[in-house]
Amino acid sequence: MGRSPCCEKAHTNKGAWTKEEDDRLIAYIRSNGEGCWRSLPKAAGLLRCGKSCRLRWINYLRPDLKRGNFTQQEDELIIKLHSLLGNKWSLIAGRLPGRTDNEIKNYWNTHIRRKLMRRGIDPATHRPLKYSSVHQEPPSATTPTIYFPSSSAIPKQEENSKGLILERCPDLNLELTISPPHHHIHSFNTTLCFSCSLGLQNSKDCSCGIHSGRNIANTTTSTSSSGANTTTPGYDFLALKNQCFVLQKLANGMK
DNA sequence: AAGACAGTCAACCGCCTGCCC
DNA sequence: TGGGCAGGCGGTTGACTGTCT
Repeated sequence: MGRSPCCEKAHTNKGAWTKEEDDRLIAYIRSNGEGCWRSLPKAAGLLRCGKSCRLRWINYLRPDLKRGNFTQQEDELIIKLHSLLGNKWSLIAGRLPGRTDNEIKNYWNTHIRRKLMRRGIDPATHRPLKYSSVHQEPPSATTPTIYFPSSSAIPKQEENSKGLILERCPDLNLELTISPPHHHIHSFNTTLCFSCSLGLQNSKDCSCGIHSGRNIANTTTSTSSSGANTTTPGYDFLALKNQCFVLQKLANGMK
């Protein structure tokens, strides 16, 4: 037995939204706020499914949306985040203020995939195409692609692993303290640490020191909002293990 | 000029998860 | 504890537009 539909399909509009529908939705949310999408259409006088209203609001009508072309910096950030998180579009969107998961997903599929292919990089694995084709176990596009040649051989392959990651993201410090997204992306620099790349310029976990003026090389241990300890080091093996653990948690839908 | 094809993106669909009763 | 519900997510579709032949 299937679940009940989210709305009465027979009496709902589908397809492109009209200006009038947009206006009604905006007016309703302005005066009543978001929430209870199921009952919203009726209350707002819309012949739409609640899900459809939510999507329209989130992806198109929200006032804080940026719209317009993606910048080169956003491009690169999306690529890096995708290499770490896989197709976790909502997580990626959370790091790009004013962008929606749908927008980023579309942009990835239409622009970035092609761009990476032109560079000779497999967009699913973020590795050179020649390596991807001989990889023992092709990683799923929905899983993070920080992986090792053989999962049981991590300690033996330590140098190899570091090499892989550095090869793919030479400017990327994999420290992944989980924090709320920052709301302003300032200028990017190709030598920024991961924190700064995510807009967390003043984070205590910043390891590049560009914004805080402090120096890098110290190894620190911090506790993320999730309670996971993250060690921020040079690329030693324990640090890599910790980072992969955090990545795994992220990829498993930790929100 | 027009038909074919490719690219783009808004919107839909179905599944999953967390919350509440 | 289990079932139902609402919200959220990723994958896919299809309409529209631009470019090529």
